[in-house]
Amino acid sequence: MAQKDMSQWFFKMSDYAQRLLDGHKSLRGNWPDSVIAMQEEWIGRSEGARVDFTVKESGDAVPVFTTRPDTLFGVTFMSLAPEHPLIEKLVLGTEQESRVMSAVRKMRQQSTSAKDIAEREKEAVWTGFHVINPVNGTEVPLWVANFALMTYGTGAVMAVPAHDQRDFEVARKYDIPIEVVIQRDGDPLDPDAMTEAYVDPGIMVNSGPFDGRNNREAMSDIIAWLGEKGFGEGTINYRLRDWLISRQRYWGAPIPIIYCEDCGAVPVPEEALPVRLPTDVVFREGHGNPLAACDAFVNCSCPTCGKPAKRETDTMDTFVDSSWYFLRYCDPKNEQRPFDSEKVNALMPVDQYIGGIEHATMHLIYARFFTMVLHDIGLVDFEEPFKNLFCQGMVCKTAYYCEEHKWLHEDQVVDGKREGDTIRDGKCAHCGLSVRSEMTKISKSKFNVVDPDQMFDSFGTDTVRLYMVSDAPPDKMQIWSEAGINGAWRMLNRLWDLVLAARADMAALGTEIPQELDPTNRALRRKAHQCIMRVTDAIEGGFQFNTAIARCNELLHQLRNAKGEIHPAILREVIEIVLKVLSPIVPHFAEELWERLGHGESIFASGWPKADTEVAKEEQLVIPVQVNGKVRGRLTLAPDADQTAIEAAAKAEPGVQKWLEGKTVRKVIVIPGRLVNIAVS
RNA sequence: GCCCGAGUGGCGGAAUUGGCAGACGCAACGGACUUAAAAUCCGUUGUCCGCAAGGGCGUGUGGGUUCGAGUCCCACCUCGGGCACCA
Repeated sequence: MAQKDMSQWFFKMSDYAQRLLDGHKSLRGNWPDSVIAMQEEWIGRSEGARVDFTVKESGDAVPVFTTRPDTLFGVTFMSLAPEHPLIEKLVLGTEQESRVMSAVRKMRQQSTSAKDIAEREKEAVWTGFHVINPVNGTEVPLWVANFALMTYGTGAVMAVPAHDQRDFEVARKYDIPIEVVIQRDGDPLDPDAMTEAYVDPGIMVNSGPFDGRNNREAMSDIIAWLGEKGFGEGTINYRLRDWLISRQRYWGAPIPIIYCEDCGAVPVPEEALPVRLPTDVVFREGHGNPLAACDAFVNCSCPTCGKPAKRETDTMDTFVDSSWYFLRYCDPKNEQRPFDSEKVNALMPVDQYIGGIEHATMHLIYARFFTMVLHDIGLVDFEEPFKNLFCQGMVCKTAYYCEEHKWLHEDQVVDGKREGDTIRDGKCAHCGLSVRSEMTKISKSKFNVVDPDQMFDSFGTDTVRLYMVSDAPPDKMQIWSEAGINGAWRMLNRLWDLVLAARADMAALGTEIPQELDPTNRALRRKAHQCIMRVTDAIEGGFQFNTAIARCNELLHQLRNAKGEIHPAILREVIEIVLKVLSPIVPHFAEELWERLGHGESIFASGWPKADTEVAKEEQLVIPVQVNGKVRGRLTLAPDADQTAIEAAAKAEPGVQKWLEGKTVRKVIVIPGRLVNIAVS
């Protein structure tokens, strides 16, 4: 593998780093905290200072960014990133050239994977040059280090081995002096005896005008002082980088740029937009982007001077498309423009956006950035695209891996023991090697996807829908299993039979609910209206369909087990409530039964049911009586019973009395409507 | 290493936000129906002691606060996710 410098297109997203952070204020509470936290980390704001060092031998300026200006007096060397342009400028033609450049080339070939980085030994090479520290005039050697990043800060790092662990390791390895400038209280640091950098607070020493001060407290004065003296200034740095949108492939929106020998890079004029992908390209394996080989696409004339010119053949990252598709949804047939601002402003922003957590830092930052830019150029009147965000958990399933044949479909795993939905200790059907199993997000490449068609055929789409949301809350990771599908199937079948059978006993449409009802019917209505309240809360409070379905099952139990005759009007009311609250989950099923109950209009046009809080109110409460925190009896009470009556009744309870005998009552806690606890000793 | 999230029966998971732990469902077991099986219906099902009535224990581990803790506080363990040489 070799690294190559390429010339590519970027969106200047770094200009929006602070705006993207500030926007979180309006999202907090409406977006998952975890997503906001991930974005904050991704943007990576850090406060510090720019300090201007100078190369002693050449006079070149070398600014550094540091979050620890309090350690400036302890700088004993400087590290440049291997990609830093200054290296070649200084070293070429000197006797250091071959030594330095070969080390730099080696560093630039090192892998950038997280794992490799973590294991990598720190390495550095001296350039033969020195830099002058502006704060005290000290000359320190200028090194190139494999851990310095060109893409962060200025690509140059002032090194303070006494107070930074990386610098410490390098200094020890290459015998670079260590200078303590933050002294530990009580147990002073000795540079020769230190085994790691001291990064905690302390008192500044050997630090000129700041000697004796607490380093944390002095920080803002130090930054102000740097500015006054012209050594640097306070700055804020962000880890967020500009968005590289160039992709060397066919599929994607063409980047609308034309290269002219005389005029340079010229944007395609608006009336010629959009640039469309040619349809007659030849895909040949190993030949890169087919657009580059498509002469009809590449050759064009310069929009400015009319001379023959060439089109950009890179296409845009597909995240560009997903950053504004929701705006196009508001105006999908517009032939003139991407969208009409008025239409978009009328509908947007999205009230409820739903997507997987894997989009936390990519799509969801890109789309926010796009919306801010469109806002700033006056195309939309809002800055944030998604008011509320809900992240569903990923669906996972066991995947199997054979060293020889890579990822295997479950069918290709033989001789294993079945443990739930996983096959343990299986062998590869092709070669007999042991197969490794891993619980992971379902994906085509790992052959652990589930084909829902088979389930649709056996159970119908509504059963599958019901099953998928009936077990776990949707924001959690879920392990795919078909073990529970029978439960959903049974629930719908029973409900179907119940509704059809109940039609004969049901009141006609529009029948009034009688004022006077017997206890059975009152209890049933109460349960039904409580069901509406609790299902509504469950869905509105985070799409908790699992508990919503449980509430429906409870109501259906009570309907089936009702002792005594159910009033025809109540029968209709209860069944219609069940159908309505289930209709978002099983739409076809609910609609069909709704029609069979004699309704002319759609169940979805009938509105969400309204709970009558009077009807839902309990007539009697059964509350537990505890003695020293253990339940020893129960009381049946009117909901408005007063405290002294409850306390007396509790003490009189036979099951409770037994535990009070021979004991002294220390305290009686009565929580109306909840419980009674008697503390004895 | 740092930052989130989670840990509850055989399993997925509930728990009115500090107040009856185990809702609802799966699986299992027993029964009814059937020539039989499937389907369906009824029942049992945290665990230990007990014939029973009843009682002990129990929400990852250890401590704490409280009349009362799955829920709050402190320490730790395990799992999942994110970030990771960011100066």
